[in-house]
Amino acid sequence: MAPNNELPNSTNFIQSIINEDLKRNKNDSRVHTRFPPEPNGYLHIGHAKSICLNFGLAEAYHGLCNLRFDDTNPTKEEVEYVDSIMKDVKWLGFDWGDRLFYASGYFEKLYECALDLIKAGKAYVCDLNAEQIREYRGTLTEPGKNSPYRDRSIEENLDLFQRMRAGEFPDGFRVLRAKIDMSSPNINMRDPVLYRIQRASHHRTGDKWCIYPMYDYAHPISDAIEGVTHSICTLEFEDHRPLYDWVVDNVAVPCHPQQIEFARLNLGYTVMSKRKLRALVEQGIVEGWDDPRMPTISGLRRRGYTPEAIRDFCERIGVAKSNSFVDIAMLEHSIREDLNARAPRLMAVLRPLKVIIDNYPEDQVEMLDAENNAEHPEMGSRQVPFARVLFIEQEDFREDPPKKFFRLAPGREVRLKHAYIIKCERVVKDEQTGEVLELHCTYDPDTRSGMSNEMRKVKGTLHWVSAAHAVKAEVRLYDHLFIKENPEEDEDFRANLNPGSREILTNCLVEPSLAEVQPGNRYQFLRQGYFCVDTDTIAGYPVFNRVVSLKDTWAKIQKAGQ
RNA sequence: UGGGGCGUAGCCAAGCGGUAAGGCAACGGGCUCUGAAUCCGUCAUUCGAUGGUUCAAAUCCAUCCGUCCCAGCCA
Repeated sequence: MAPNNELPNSTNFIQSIINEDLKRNKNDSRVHTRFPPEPNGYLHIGHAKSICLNFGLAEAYHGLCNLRFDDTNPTKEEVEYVDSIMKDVKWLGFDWGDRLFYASGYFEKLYECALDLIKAGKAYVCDLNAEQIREYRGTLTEPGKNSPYRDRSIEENLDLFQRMRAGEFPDGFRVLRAKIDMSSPNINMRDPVLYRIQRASHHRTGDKWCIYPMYDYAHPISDAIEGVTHSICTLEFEDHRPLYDWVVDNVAVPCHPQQIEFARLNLGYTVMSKRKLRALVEQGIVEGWDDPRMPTISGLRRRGYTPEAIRDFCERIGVAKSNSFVDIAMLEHSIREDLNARAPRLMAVLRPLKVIIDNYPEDQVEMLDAENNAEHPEMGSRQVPFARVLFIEQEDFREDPPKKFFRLAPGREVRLKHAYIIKCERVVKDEQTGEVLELHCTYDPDTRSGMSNEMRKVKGTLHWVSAAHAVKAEVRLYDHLFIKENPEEDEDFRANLNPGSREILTNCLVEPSLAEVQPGNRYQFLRQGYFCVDTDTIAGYPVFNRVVSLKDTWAKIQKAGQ
């Protein structure tokens, strides 16, 4: 372990605690954490916060972090989820080494500890049914009362508990409870249930067990067995800490981990509960756990987010105990910053408008050199064909340009990126609808990009593609899944779904260098945003997901003008 | 109403008795063959409120207010 003078500066309250522990040589100066997901759904960005915290702490202190599946409730857990969780943790860039564990791997040990508790007179088998247990528990303001079965003899408890395991009783017929204090102001201490009878086959232990331990019992023991020093969980478990400590103190385990609670992540314009995310998937509101609109790790991955951006985001938001509601702009900033540095720039026209350069020779094609990223010359360049018939973006032309609009308009000039300055001479419209069909322009041959004698300045630069060379593509534009920053403030969060959360454009035209792309490739489409090649791509028909748009000052100006 | 947390800018968040870091957002300006990026600048006389202790309080004490969590045989 690093000597005291090499401790990382504490950037949050958990590091402060660890630094103190290390100064006092607690836990032999080890730092050992764990990430303990329940395999009952896919991981989301909130889990990423926890993963970065737990694995990050272990890294910072040269300690270890385990991956442990908290699989004590077979009715909700599936292997599909454990597989996806491992994939996501790895993808985020973390490594649990040979420390992959399952709470179910401790079932036998957990059972033995329960026997010990019974023998010590600290646990008993209770015959009350669920409803009666609730009644006996009392309320928030009134103490509970002792179960009539609380004072059974140790022998009887032992016999009954063994027979629970042996399958002699039906589901829910009896439970094992800790004998603590029915009048405790902390409801978790009012003789909590430790084991329930549940005939359900478990994804790892099959039908070996018909009794399963509860979280409050299994979790502390699992931590202790693994030598975890700092057991980090979310705020809602703060009330459970006395019980966590009670279990560890009353059972034979090698150490006493310290539970520390932090605030879970809430993000604007999305939901973060597994229950709600599952509802979106199961009700077909989104197309799966990896729908690019989902805040799941798999959704973000498909959308085009990078692990680096997600980790950066988790670092920026910090770790504290106050319930926070993070601005989605923060996440978007992290991915923009990452992709800005690494994505090649290309041209793609999403909503094409035909442009004919009247003074450009019919059959001429020029191959223009275009750098892939002006700020990173090492990323090289490619050739882009220029010809008489082109397409530009519909929104880059306005017949009646508003103030401050410095794109194309009748009589105006703009620069075509990597090419020439053109001037709009004539507009061809549909006589019936008034729709603009095509633009006739002229180009100035002396203004080709890179010409050293070229000194003319125009205010606007547009992206474009050559009609004869462009590749047809599909582009999926995504927006927030919900229209409200906090969709959960209403009874049914689904009422706040954003109907425009996905727009699919099938008539896009991209430059020829994008003909051959691999799913997962990320690009910046000039002036539009960052895009990632989707897995739906087929040969000759690339499909792109918009990861995030570029910041758009013009859109802001227009909005302000309204 | 019992218990446990939390209140520092629009949003995160440092601060740990010596006079309010940083990031996001926003706003103004420079630069620009991406209205992007980048650069420069602005953005809390005050830390939920009120009292108290102190030479000195966001930091200590008291009271109050607000807000979140807990009454699964879920995690």
